[in-house]
Amino acid sequence: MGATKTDHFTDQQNTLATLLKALGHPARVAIIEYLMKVDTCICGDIVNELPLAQPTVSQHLKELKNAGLIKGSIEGNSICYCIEEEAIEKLQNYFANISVKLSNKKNNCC
Amino acid sequence: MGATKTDHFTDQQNTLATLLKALGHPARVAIIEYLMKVDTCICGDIVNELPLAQPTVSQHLKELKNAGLIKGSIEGNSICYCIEEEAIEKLQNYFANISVKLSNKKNNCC
DNA sequence: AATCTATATCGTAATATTGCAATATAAAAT
DNA sequence: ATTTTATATTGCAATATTACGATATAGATT
Repeated sequence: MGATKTDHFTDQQNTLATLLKALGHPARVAIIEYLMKVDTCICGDIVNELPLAQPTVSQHLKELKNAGLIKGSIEGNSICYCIEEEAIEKLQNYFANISVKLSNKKNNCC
Repeated sequence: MGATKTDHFTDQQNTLATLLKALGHPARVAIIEYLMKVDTCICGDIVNELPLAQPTVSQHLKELKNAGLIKGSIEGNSICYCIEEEAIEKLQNYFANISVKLSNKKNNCC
């Protein structure tokens, strides 16, 4: 075992879980927040901002890219990463939706 | 290695990552969505809704509870789980915030 | 009290993730 | 052309996650 049984869930659920999982690590949260902080999308020095070795950061960047949360374009001999807005919007919509539904219930619960 | 270096990141980043990681599995997304769907918080039959064995579901519920995304109260010999609204709100705020910041930038980027 | 029902825990196998040193790659600067 | 700079990839050890059978626990029912 050990492998997630994605085939038993809806595409929606799997896609969402992939996005959330990609953000489910403090280093990757930190990367996103750094990309937010620096006004223009920054080339490179993410490594210097994080308390992790260069290969580790590179790996986290790859995961964020695979999940569709950031994109990177080559800029000379460095690479320019920035946030993929659609992905953030997808998440924003999802939680906004749940929040609305929750406040409509108020509160048949425990 | 294999252990996340949480001590190098801010509490905010770690807390957020914990919440997101907890939702970073389709089964746990499905659990949250099921708790949303059934109007009153449901006792038990989450197991029947999911394509996973009972111990597995129990484990996923525990993780959601540890992350503070759901709470469970004993109801006779079964347990009544429901969504912890504050946690969802925290996430909703976070992404709403990022979205606003992103749309204010429009788009010094790549 | 014995049994049933609902849930949790234990133990364990399969797989995934995290982190880094070493190395590769490729453009830029000398 | 060689070196420097920036990033990616490989290989690997440590740890975590996922899944489930077997078993434990605890309240409800008989």
